[in-house]
Amino acid sequence: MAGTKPTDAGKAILKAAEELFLEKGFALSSTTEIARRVGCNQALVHYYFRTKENLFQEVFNAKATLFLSAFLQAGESEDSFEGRLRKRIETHYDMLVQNPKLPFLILNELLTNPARLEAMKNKLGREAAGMFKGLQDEIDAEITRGNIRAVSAMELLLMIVSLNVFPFIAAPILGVLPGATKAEFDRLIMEKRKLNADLVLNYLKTVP
Amino acid sequence: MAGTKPTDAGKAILKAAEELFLEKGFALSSTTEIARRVGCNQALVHYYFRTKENLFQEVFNAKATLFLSAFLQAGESEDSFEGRLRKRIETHYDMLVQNPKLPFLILNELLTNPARLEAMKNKLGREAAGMFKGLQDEIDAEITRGNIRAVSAMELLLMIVSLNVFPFIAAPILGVLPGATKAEFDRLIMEKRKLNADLVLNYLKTVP
DNA sequence: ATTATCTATAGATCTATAGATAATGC
DNA sequence: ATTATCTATAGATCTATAGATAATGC
Repeated sequence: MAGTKPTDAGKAILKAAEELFLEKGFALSSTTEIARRVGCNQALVHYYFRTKENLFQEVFNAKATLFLSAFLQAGESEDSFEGRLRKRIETHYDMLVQNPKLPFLILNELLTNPARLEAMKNKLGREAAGMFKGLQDEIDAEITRGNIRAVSAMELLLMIVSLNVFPFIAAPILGVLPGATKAEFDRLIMEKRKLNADLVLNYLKTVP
Repeated sequence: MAGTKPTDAGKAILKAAEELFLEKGFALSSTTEIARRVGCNQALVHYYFRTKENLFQEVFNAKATLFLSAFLQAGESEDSFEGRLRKRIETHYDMLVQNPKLPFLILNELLTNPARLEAMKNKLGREAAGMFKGLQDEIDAEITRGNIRAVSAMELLLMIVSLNVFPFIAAPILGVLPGATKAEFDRLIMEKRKLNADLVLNYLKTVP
């Protein structure tokens, strides 16, 4: 084993797999290449995880949970609707800064593998329903008070996730644009944390 | 040939390939499956296009051009900045409604295939630079007049593309959320055309 | 003894081409 | 004659497993 603590080859395999899956997705990552990165032979990957699918699921489930829970968990400490929402948007964004390749992995996998999408639906179903409902109640109360314009939870969530996630998906492509230097892009990503929250709240508070 | 005009098997192959690539991307689509859809044998696919890569490029280049040109070409007829911008956002959105699977194809391919990203960069480079610069000038003029807040072309474009494109990428996943019926999603997509334009313009015109 | 690692290989793709056969255009 | 289509196959993966060998824990 190359530079790994002899205690756990399984851990090293999982780590290499995670990196590779995040870079290229499931289909384009082979157990052969995972083994090469770890510095062991390909059979060992199967010894620890039996199938490539199992290995992927360990990576994917952990990451998917991270991605989805980031949004709704945050903001409990804030006492105003605006405070909670801003906190959630920014926390979600922070998670993306820490895991910039995650959206690609999740989207790519759920879109190319119907079975995985179905599994996710079943796993998340009831859990997500509660959170979703909770958010809608919060929103409705605020609408009734006349503080924000009428929106559905789905509309709001989609708006936030679009603004937060898309720049990270498109990051490698933005380099195509000639005006776009790496430095300008980095600055943009930094500023966008607050800007996205501003944009959403600005929109909500403009009651037509 | 199954149900195809005998005149052009090449056309039928191209069409089947386009459908398949849009569904599953390059890597997961095989020439074997393309042939099966067309109703011919796999060798014929190579007879017409020699390589799978060639076949893909024919599909991809046409689609990528469509995607990128949709935005900046529109709106020339409008005479106010606001009118032009709104027209561009909505035209871009319309193109997405017509080609909902296109963003997935482009993103997936540019992100998993560095060579393709490089090719795109070279091809688009100068062309895009001009358009980009033109937009920045328009924006700057409007900022100087005090009509809109200070933004960069990149920031604005990213905002628009995020809001327009993401819902189409995420469409299959939104079905996961339990509150999200198909009907509600369709309504959302319909309303989002105007809503995205409103959101962006509302933000721009709120000069801090 | 049990667990970890390796070598070797079966079986399933998949792409691309060679070479045979059928269809078409003069 | 040329072009279109087919059958067959070489060569390159890749996943998963069988079986040999080395390392480790009592």
